[in-house]
Amino acid sequence: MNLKQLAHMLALSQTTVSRALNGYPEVNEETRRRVMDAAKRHGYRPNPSARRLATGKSGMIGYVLPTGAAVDIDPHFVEFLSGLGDYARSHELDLVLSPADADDQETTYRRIVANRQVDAVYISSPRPQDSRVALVSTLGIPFLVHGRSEGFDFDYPYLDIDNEGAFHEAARLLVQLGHRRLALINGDDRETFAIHRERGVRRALAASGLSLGERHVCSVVMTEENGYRATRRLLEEGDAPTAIACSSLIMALGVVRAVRDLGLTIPGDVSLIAHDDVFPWLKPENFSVPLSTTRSSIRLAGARVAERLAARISGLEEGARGEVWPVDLVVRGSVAGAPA
Amino acid sequence: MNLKQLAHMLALSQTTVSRALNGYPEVNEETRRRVMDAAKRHGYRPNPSARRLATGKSGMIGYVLPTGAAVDIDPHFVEFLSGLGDYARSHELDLVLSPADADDQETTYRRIVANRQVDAVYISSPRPQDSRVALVSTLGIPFLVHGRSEGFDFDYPYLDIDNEGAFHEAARLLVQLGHRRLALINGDDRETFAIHRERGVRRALAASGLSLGERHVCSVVMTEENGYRATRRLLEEGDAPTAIACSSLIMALGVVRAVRDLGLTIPGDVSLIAHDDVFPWLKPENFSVPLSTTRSSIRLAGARVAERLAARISGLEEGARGEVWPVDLVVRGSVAGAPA
DNA sequence: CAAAAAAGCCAAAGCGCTTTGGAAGACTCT
DNA sequence: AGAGTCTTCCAAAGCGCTTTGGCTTTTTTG
Repeated sequence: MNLKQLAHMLALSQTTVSRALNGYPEVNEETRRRVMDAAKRHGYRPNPSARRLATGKSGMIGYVLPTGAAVDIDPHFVEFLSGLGDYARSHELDLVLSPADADDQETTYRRIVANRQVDAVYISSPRPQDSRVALVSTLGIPFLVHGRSEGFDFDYPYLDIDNEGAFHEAARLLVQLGHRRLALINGDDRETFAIHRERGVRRALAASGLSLGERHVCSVVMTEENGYRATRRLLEEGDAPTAIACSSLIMALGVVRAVRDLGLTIPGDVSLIAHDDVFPWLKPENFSVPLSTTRSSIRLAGARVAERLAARISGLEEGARGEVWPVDLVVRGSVAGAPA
Repeated sequence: MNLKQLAHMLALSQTTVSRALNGYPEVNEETRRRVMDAAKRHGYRPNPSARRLATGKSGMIGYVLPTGAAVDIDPHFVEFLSGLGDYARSHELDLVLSPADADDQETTYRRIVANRQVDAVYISSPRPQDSRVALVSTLGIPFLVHGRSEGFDFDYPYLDIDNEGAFHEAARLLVQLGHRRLALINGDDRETFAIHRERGVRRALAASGLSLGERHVCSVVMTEENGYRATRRLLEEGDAPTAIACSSLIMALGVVRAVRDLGLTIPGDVSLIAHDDVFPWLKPENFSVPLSTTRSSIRLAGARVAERLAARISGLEEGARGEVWPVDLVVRGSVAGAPA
């Protein structure tokens, strides 16, 4: 059932039927109702390929997926996706993942924009002066950054959580508890979120005349194994920290294992606070010692990103609005006063 | 730069240029070279929307993503996606995720097929007599099932791992080590993989005149917390198992925690074997006691699924070929002889 | 060497929609 | 009543590609 047939069976022109369906004003309400009705009754759905060719709009949002044998997709991605999908579903938006060589995403961005394959894109895990952000904003496609970039002479729309604030609060709490030597086990420090977290910790320490020792900050890919290794190194060297802030629950697993392997305890010997993106399959309250966390649902962020992208596509949102979500500090058993 | 312009500048018809580019035989090789050359030089890329409208082919593969506030996407998904994306990239295939109400995926399948939005789809986490498999095979779109369904009177193409064989081997090893009371902490037993795994365990036990106690098999969503709870229940009741087979590494985290909480040890009191889908961020060899596993890279499966889908789209693969991958049994420190 | 076959190219008709530029009729205003 | 203004609809021109059917020109064949 295509437009032509529908129009014919209504004894109307394609023009009128099309307009009636798309809510244009220049059609009699009575006629519109007839058309809508017939469309529904016959299950007419405009062919998206045709509509797309005619309008250039695809009804999809895009994401360039860095791939490669040595490239791992962040497990946070599925949670983000859950939220994004949940919103997208209610608006009949599809998501296109365009795999790209991790070292050359530009080609892919250019392709999907030139081909008008998607109406908007989002960018995740941005770095300072992220070339994707610069590229996409010149390409002129609606977009949204999940996270933040820095160091541009232009603004751009983003959704981020207050990483600096979160880690500032976490560190401040630890300092209040008497800890003097903190360590930060962070994610890849080329990414903005990691930089912000480090900044937050440093700021809290500085406020009490303390500082983050050079060897007390690790920047690693956020795996259990790396959390373990970092912790071993931190605790086995002289000047070991009495408290650790950690950028992910998965790494925290490794931290806990390392502490235990060394015959130490949490929070007796080491206090621990980790960032929790809220996974259904791994919860901080279920750690052997319930884990204190800075908590922010990445799933909600996914839903919000979808919502804002939809708004930008339809022109409801414009400009370079940045949105920063506060992060909860949830205190559980893994923090205590510094050991004597 | 569109076809018309390119044709005009070559003083050829659109027909000829199109044919030259698409490898049709009825064009002079000399001419074809000229065309190819000019196309490359001017960076001509046929507009996919137009091509799509004309041919009905989209160059994308589809996946219907079940969503909803209460629906969690399996974290395995990202690893699968890594593999899929890696292959898809090399063939300029994009992946379309169409979010659907988890309770009504049929509408979405029908939509994406009717709209010819994608050239092929894959289905994951199938159940016996999975309605999606039945649906998609009547819809007549190329597809592949990742996993297996059962109980149909027709065949269908799939890629699966030998879950039954894997858990059979695992259980057999435990029995050989003298264990008489095994338990299985399984995933959702409405899914085929879980059924196969249970079948594997039962078969191994039966071969030695043993059986799986009714209370010794748990079927739960595969989270750390559920692994913990199941293990507590198993070990605190009378007739506690001395060995546990577990369907995921994430649940195994909970198993380990529960065992420890109960003041027991692995493998002294309980032997443990878990299935490992090979995550970069959580490795069985890094468990406090290195974990024995049945191992199969879900990432490789993703790549293979993409490869076969591409083959089916281009007509290189046909029919209902099923492919079952063997699973490695990797023995590490978490198994030992049954306690006296 | 004429007839048949093959090679190489083209004009034009889709694919199914949106949108432009009218046009006919109904309505308002002076 | 005539001019002007809405209202409501339509024919037709795209969007950029593929593909059908045909038309020349060249090559092959008996």
